[in-house]
Amino acid sequence: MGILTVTGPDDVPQTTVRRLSIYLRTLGMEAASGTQSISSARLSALTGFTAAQVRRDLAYFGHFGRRGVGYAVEGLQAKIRTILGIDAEWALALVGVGNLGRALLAYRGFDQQGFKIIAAFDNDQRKVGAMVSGVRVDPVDNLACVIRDRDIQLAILATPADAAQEILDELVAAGIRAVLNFAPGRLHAPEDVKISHVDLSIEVEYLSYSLTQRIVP
Amino acid sequence: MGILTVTGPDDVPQTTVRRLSIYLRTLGMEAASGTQSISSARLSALTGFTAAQVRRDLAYFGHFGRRGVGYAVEGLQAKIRTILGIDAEWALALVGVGNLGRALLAYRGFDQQGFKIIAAFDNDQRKVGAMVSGVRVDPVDNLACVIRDRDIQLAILATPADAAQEILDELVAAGIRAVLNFAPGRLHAPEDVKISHVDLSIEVEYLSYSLTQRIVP
DNA sequence: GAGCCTATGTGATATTTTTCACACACTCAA
DNA sequence: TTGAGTGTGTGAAAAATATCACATAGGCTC
Repeated sequence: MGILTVTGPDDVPQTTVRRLSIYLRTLGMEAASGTQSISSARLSALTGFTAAQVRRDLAYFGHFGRRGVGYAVEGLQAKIRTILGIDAEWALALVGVGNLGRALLAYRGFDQQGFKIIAAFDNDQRKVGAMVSGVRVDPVDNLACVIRDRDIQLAILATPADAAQEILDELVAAGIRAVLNFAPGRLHAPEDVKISHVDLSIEVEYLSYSLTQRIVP
Repeated sequence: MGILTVTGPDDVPQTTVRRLSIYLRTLGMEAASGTQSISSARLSALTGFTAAQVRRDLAYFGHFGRRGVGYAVEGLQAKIRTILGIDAEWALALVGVGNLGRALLAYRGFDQQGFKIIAAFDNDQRKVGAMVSGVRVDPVDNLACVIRDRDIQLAILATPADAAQEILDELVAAGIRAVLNFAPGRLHAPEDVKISHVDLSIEVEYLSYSLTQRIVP
């Protein structure tokens, strides 16, 4: 297995990739309690996905299990990390040090998975220069310079909606290749720049819908 | 069209419901710029979904458009609000007033869509009693009491992972019917309690995957 | 009101994703 | 070494979702 086995098939469902993250988290808990080997049935019980789903998801990327035995917990963890590209650390830039930005800077989950926010930007003069969770807040004017200089490829966009597109353009121009966006509304970027949206209103509205639909005439 | 038209068919794709939220946001922007009528083609251009998808999504719930014309912007907004159950306000409870909890309390997006956080809980004595974004922080011990008293049905769970299940059990016991959960890990709840998960690590890991897969041997 | 244009609503079809079900590989015990 | 038990990997089937393509209805002009 050389380094090139990293590249999986190109017909992997998006949902599969998201489930890999969950398997990884679950494996972490199992490893902590000393488990050496785990079956798809047990992963199923722990995650709520079907055992067939678990096996299919993993089989997209290789033969990680042993028939009659299961998956080696540590080995599988390492494999999934490699697949997800988190076997090495990622440097992140954060734009927008408002309430959400501050929460993200303080959020432990990123560090645990190897994502380090090493630069933060805001255009509020009162915030610039401050240290927030160990990161210095730089003016947005320095964005391109710092991102290029520190070779950052991943950014978190936590600005108000009306500034998002403009900042995104600057990020893209500075060489950012993927963005986690918290601003509502559609953003336009070149094909090869990956954007993930987190829209809290959509999530709550979905819950509201679920509750509302229980109304039976 | 009576009030009972609220209940849609039960075979609506989950993804459709999420897209409705996006249409609603888009319609809001169009309404703000004075547009009276909008076609599926324009909604397609604005949202990035195909025109056929837009029409299909809306057609699940009724005949909202006029052939040869399009959809009345305001009328469609009202319809979608009704479908999503956000034509009236929802009261929300927030548990966990850490960095994330504070960010959520300050988040404007909820209020804009009619979600009001009217109660907040934390078990840190230093936080209890404080006002955060206009909401008083109550001790977790009062959770059941306050939720029942104020008839709250929707809760946001923003506690550390290790407390999440315990708090969830209390929320369910107190009558909560839907939960927006930010704690990582699987949660167990009765069938009729709806849970939406927001896991930021999953989102970033998906981006990492997207970037990693570009490596071509 | 006839003809033309536009854009919805929806059967039919295609694609994507999940589930089923079982052959096969591996372990263990005797 | 053989046989029983276990659990993966995967073709095939099913279910869910998205797209196509067009009949149909409404509006506009002359």
